[in-house]
Amino acid sequence: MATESNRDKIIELSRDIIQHIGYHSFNYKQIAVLIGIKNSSIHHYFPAKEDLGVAVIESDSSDFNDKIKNWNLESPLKRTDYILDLYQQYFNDGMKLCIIGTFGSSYEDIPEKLQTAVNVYIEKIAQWLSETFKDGLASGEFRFKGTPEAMASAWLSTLAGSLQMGRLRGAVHFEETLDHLRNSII
Amino acid sequence: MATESNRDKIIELSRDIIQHIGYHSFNYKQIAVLIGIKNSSIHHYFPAKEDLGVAVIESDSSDFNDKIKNWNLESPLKRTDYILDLYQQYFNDGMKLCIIGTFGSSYEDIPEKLQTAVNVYIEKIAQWLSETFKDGLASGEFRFKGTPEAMASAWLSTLAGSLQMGRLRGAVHFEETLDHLRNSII
DNA sequence: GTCTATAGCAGGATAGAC
DNA sequence: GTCTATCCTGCTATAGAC
Repeated sequence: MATESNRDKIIELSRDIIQHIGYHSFNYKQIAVLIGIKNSSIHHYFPAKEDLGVAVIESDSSDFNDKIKNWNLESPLKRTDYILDLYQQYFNDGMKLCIIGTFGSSYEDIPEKLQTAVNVYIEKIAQWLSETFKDGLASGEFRFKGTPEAMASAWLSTLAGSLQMGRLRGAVHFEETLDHLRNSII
Repeated sequence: MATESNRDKIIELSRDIIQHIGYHSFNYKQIAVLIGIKNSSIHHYFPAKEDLGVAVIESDSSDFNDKIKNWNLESPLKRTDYILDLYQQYFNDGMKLCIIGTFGSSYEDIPEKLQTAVNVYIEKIAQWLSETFKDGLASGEFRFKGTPEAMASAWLSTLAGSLQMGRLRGAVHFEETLDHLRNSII
């Protein structure tokens, strides 16, 4: 942790830029300039752009894994607050999109490897949301119509959309959307 | 109507392609091939790509205007069913995205003219949704927490996200999301 | 209004020296 | 592991003939 490798820097910076402007608009030179190396050096770590794209998705997915390990120690309502807060942080950080939202919105035009990586990641989130809702129903903390799985679907759609529409319509729109989600389960 | 001008064909085909693969991935040649002309001929109608982009957004916005003129003759609940059905049609037609969703997700990387056109369009939809929800509350047909404006924000986020996440997770996810919306107002 | 031809640029990717 | 140099491709856009 004392010194971060260039490989890690590349992934981290790429992730941030992709969340801001999307996979297609992001390019090697933007990263190279920020680190202070040439773009050919990035090809040393990631021969093709899609290799870097996969690394970004897996890095984000891995971070999410670490997060839920801690979140799962708390009550279902606290867990949902944690993920709402995570999205609030994305919004506050220059209105960036979540990884599944930015890759999902360009899904029809990314290499198959990237599609697969996004699919795996999103199913993990869906699974975690479903379990959280199920736990909340069992404990009596949550009350809503439909199945936990259906509520997880609705949350995924709304979370991804909240950042995109919030970028256009501003903070009020974004926060009204998150409030709607929170109210939909209690 | 007997014969559609090439200009109209260009806008219509561009709109469909943009909804499927996004503004950046769409290019003049794809349209040219479909119509059977050369891409330089498209520049005759739309000198720059962003001119065509603006035309596409305004065309979609104009169609929406025509639709709500008819929808507004019906009850609030019927009106909301009409827009849910519109999104179901998008999904059925090769899982394409709505115009505000596809331009919104690439908002940070499109010319200012396009940003403005999307903003105008989305505010029109937000306005119509707000009025519909207000009418439904007044008539007693709808019952929900929060303001009509906040519910409109939530709907916009969720509708845009439903198509994107539905593309990844399939028809069940998509329909669960639409059901969630319908249940949130009654 | 459509064509051919071509300019011009950006970005992904590779070869080979250090 | 990073560099310079270069290739290649795809796409936007323009000039000018028909």
